[in-house]
Amino acid sequence: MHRLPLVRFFEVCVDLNPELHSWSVTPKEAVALQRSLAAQVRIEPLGLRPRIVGAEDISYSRRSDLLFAVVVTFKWPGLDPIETVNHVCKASFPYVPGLLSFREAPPILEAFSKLRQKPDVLLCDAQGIAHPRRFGLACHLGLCLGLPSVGCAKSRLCGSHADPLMKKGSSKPLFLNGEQVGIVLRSKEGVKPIYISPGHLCDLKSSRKLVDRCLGRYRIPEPLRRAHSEANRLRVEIESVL
DNA sequence: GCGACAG
DNA sequence: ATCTTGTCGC
Repeated sequence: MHRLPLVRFFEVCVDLNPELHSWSVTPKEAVALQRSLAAQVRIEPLGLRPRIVGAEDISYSRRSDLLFAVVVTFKWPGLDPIETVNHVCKASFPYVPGLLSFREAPPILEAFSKLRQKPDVLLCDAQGIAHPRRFGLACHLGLCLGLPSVGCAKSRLCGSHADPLMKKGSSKPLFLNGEQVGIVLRSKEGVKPIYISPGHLCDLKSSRKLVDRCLGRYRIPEPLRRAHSEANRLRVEIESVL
């Protein structure tokens, strides 16, 4: 019989955190779940400076019906890559605006579980609280993982805002029902801005600070660019053997 | 009723 | 998101 040190045994147990809820739900049930889970989201300053940051993205294959979820981790600061993990499967929920997490969170969580070293914060290619029910994919992932998360989307889901100046670094608040839920940031001069919003265990200021420090010469923050290209690379590779 | 609508 | 041809610019 294998013996396990008590401390290690405890770590194994806490790693097997049970799912917050079932993923086999109808769109109506998903909406109800979001309303309930949104109350558990904690908006607060990011605590200690991270040692590792992670980023997620998903690529889809039209012809094969498969999706390719990827999570990449990086040292902080410096952003030297550490690990890349993935999970390939079929989508089990349709794309419905406002319900993206029920389509993308399960495969992302599968990929995430393959990481040997977990990140201290996860950058998400989606909205956080800048969502009709304040529960975008970034919130859902952060809550499931019990980890700080930041939403960084390429386009708007909801809310209103003024257009930030064309200069890189310019920004405007994103409002929803009179409340600021995000930041519209010109991450690169002269191009369409990106939409930043807190996911979980993070706030507006911390979210923006993190994204700012992930910006290079491109519109998309470096960790998300990497996750995106890795997901596409994986898709092309697998499509080539089908 | 008519638009808007992360990926 | 994916598909898809050319085109504009560094």
